[in-house]
Amino acid sequence: MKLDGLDYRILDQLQANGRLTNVELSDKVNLSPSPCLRRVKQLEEEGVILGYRASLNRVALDLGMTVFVDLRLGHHGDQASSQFEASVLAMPNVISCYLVSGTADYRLEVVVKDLQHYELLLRQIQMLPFVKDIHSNFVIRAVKGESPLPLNTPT
Amino acid sequence: MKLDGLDYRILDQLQANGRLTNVELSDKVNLSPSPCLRRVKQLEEEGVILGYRASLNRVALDLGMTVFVDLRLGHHGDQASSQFEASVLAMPNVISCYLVSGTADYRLEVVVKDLQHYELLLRQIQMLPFVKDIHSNFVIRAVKGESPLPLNTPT
DNA sequence: CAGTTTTATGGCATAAAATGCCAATTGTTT
DNA sequence: AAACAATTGGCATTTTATGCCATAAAACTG
Repeated sequence: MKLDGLDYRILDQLQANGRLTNVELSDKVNLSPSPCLRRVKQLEEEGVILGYRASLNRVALDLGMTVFVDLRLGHHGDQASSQFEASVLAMPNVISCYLVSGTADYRLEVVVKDLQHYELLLRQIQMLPFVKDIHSNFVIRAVKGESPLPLNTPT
Repeated sequence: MKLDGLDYRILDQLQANGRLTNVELSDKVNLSPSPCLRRVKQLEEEGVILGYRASLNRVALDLGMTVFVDLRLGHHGDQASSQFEASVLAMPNVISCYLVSGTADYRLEVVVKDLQHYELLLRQIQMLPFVKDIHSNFVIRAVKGESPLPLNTPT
């Protein structure tokens, strides 16, 4: 799909505030409400906009500790991978999991209330099949987080 | 702030779909629209809900490559840190930056179009003052990403 | 435990927004 | 320049948001 400057402005605004009304949005991007709504709907249908979500205060929800967990798998077969990945998908406190290059195989981002809870979760991770070489990095402070994607405005 | 089961249900729904209308939301959590809206407003005012954002398709926006960049600072003074952090805040392709424990000092998450663009960005990072020991980990695949926070439903 | 106060809820009326439709404008092509 | 295609803006209708008030539920007090 080809996006023009208006689309980028719309995406910028919705990244900053996903609950703008269409009237507000159309005003911010200098377009009348009708075509603005049409463009948003199309961006959603084309899959450029994947969805909308509330971003929540982790501390308020007793999830103030973030840990990056790097690990490797003992076996590198399809079976080991998919079994491990399925397990990780089922763990709600693991909020992201990437297959990465480098010394580790997987990098998980984990949120917990505190060290005590992290210990429990770490034990669960250790017990997953094929898991080896776990290394934890604790987040001391978020310098920058949940930033919007940089949109290379063309037109 | 004390949250009850209704609040958690509301947060759950808004994490899954931040653009639910209040009518839809109130229906999903079994509450009439008036008190539902009041609760949402209060959650926003109290800072439990930090905001709403559209989540976008990185590939569609030419940002299909994600890289974790670990690095250390040569000097560990206040000045070195704040200068580095300010630089990082000004780089749009760095979408998150954490101060972490372990061998690295900082962990950046960077989005770019491809390796060519990454090389350019890496050079920028290398030239930042005090930066040492840069290590890049490329994301091969996202097993799980942008997951909602796990809400420990009480009541 | 009854009475009182506080807090939250549900319904209603009004204001605002979303949505679909159509004419008009813009810009493209030949 | 004419014809065609795509996009826009305005309007009417439906849906939603919002503020207000009476009622119900919960908490507190003596």
